[in-house]
Amino acid sequence: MSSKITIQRVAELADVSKATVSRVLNGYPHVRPEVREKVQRVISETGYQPNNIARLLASDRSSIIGFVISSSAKTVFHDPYFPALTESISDAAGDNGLIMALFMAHTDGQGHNTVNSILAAGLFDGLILTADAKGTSIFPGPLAPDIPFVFIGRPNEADGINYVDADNVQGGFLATSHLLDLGHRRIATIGSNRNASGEDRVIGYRRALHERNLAFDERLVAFGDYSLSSGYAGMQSLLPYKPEAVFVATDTMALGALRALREAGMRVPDDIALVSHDDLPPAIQADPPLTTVRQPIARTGQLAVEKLARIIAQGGKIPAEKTILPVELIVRESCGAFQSI
Amino acid sequence: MSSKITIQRVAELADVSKATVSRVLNGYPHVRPEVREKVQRVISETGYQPNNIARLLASDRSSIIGFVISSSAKTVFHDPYFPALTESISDAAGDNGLIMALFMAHTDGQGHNTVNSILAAGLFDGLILTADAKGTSIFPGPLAPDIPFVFIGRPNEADGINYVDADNVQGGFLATSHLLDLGHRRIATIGSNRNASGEDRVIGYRRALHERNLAFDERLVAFGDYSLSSGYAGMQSLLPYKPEAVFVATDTMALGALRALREAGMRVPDDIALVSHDDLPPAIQADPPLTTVRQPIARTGQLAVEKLARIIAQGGKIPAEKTILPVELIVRESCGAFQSI
DNA sequence: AGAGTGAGTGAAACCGGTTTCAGAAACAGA
DNA sequence: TCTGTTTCTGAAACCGGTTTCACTCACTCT
Repeated sequence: MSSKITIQRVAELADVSKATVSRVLNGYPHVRPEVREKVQRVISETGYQPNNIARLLASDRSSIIGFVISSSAKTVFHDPYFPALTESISDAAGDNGLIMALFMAHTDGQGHNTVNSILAAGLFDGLILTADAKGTSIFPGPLAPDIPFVFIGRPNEADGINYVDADNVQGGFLATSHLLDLGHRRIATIGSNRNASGEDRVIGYRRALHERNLAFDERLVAFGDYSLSSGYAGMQSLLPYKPEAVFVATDTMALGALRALREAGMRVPDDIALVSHDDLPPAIQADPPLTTVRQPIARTGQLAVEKLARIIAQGGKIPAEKTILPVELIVRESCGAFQSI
Repeated sequence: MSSKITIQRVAELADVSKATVSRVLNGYPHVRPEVREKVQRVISETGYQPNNIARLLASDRSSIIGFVISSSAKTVFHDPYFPALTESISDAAGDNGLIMALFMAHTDGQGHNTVNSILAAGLFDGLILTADAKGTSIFPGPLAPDIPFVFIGRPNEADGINYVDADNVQGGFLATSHLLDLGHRRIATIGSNRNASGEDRVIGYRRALHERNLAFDERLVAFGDYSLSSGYAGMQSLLPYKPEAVFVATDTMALGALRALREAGMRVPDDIALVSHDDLPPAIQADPPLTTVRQPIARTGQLAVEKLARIIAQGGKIPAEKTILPVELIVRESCGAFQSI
């Protein structure tokens, strides 16, 4: 009932026009102090809440940003990465006076439309998109040409678009170099060829080997899909080649690798050293706790939101820039360095 | 550019009125087949997408349902429960022609308003709310008196409101009975007094003991907050009382308990049997794999959406009903029964 | 005193749809 | 043939705001 109050009613009660109420509502100038005060009194007395839908239709701005997770639904939430990212974006949005709404884009035909229709609605002031599977592209381009958006993670065609990403190459490099520093030479890796971050980490791995003039051995490279079971399978496929150490591209896959090693009767780090990537909760929970490369997820979400907020504020025209966040090696027990210090 | 097409433009191109286009759009009757077809042709040729905002303003329905996670943000995503639930709701919404938008309600003062303002916008056709921390209440009541909503999990005041929940009492009962069947008598539990589900599981635990005429020993009950570390601490506090077995109210806490046991030099299930609750991915990943009570999360989300869809369709007036979903004991290795079969 | 200037305000157009209403056309029944 | 329905359609009102525009009024500045 009480929610039925409209701007018109407020205007009548305050004995002014709708336009004036609107001015007060939006803090615009050119309203006499006493009038402004009277309107405000009526607003608080009536508990009037402006209807955001109407406001949006008329003014073309909501304060809602969409966070679109584009991975195929199956794998989305098996890795704690997305939950963590979601949380950070939601928080950051709040800090910037924005509201986050999360959508899952099932990249198969049907779901695609779902997201499109949301975008077409013009409901959002902006979008944060996750760049995930290779070949997938959920660019808002065709549907909502002018909606500001920021990618998290390097999209497939990164030219001229805004994104923020962790320094995955450096992550792979740090992890591998650490293993090299510990004296290992026969270092395997479980990466991913399904998305940019996985590829980048393998590039870092190769770079580290290259820097020490070590040959790259294809047989020591396995590819997973970031799931635990793919880590398990990857490790199994690697075992015949007797690696002394392994760099696994995500904590979750490392959990799988750990299991494969355990089943093979190999101890970590005594028989084989392991370093992973991400530093999500499983890394600490694992046995042994994982030496891993910490990815600044919270910061990533925060920067993406801030960048988006800036673009929105400036009316969309801002030169595209990429932000690459530094990563950090966290030494725990799985690499063997912990004891040897 | 191409998104600038309005219903007016479509009407002109098809040589009909806006009203007729609207009828075609919404599948209303009383349009001649050939006219309907012509309009549809223009729509697909132009790629016209109706503006949902305008549509919503005019018609009061959006096809968007809000999923509000009300837990304090800290703990929300540490447990894979919410991600799994989110996924199922998103899927189910899609199946019902609805779109899910997820919001995190930080139950502290500030965040509260955030959600309120969303609700006040009248953006949603309905809401799915998670009943979480005790004492928290994010009833849409005061803000949007007539918005349909369904709770997942038993809310604090459950009278007269719709909710769907797993049979947590039965879960605790099954788990504990299983341990009793295996011959254990000194059975501890790690529950939670922070939310209804945790309480219910402890009730089931007590009921199982009671059924066998076993005394309830308060010292064998610890309370956590569903986090891994609280499971760890809970187990540590229980150890001095030498339990033979333990029922842990969530897989995640069980992981913590496992760690505490390992550090104490106790083997599972040889020295102590363990059964947990939820059957989320960690249960299989754990070492040993956990015997646990499977909670039908996907089904929960699905039913909640369907119930909400029904309420929306019927204009909001439907007698409140609660749906309690059955749970199922999944026997793996942590209880010791696996080997003894 | 007369011309500018700028602040304050309301009427009305507008955003892009839906829905009501009334009229036209087609069809049935008497 | 004439009336009574029913089907189809468009004009216009409406949803609840924002924004443009024109106008009034007070206040400088020559």
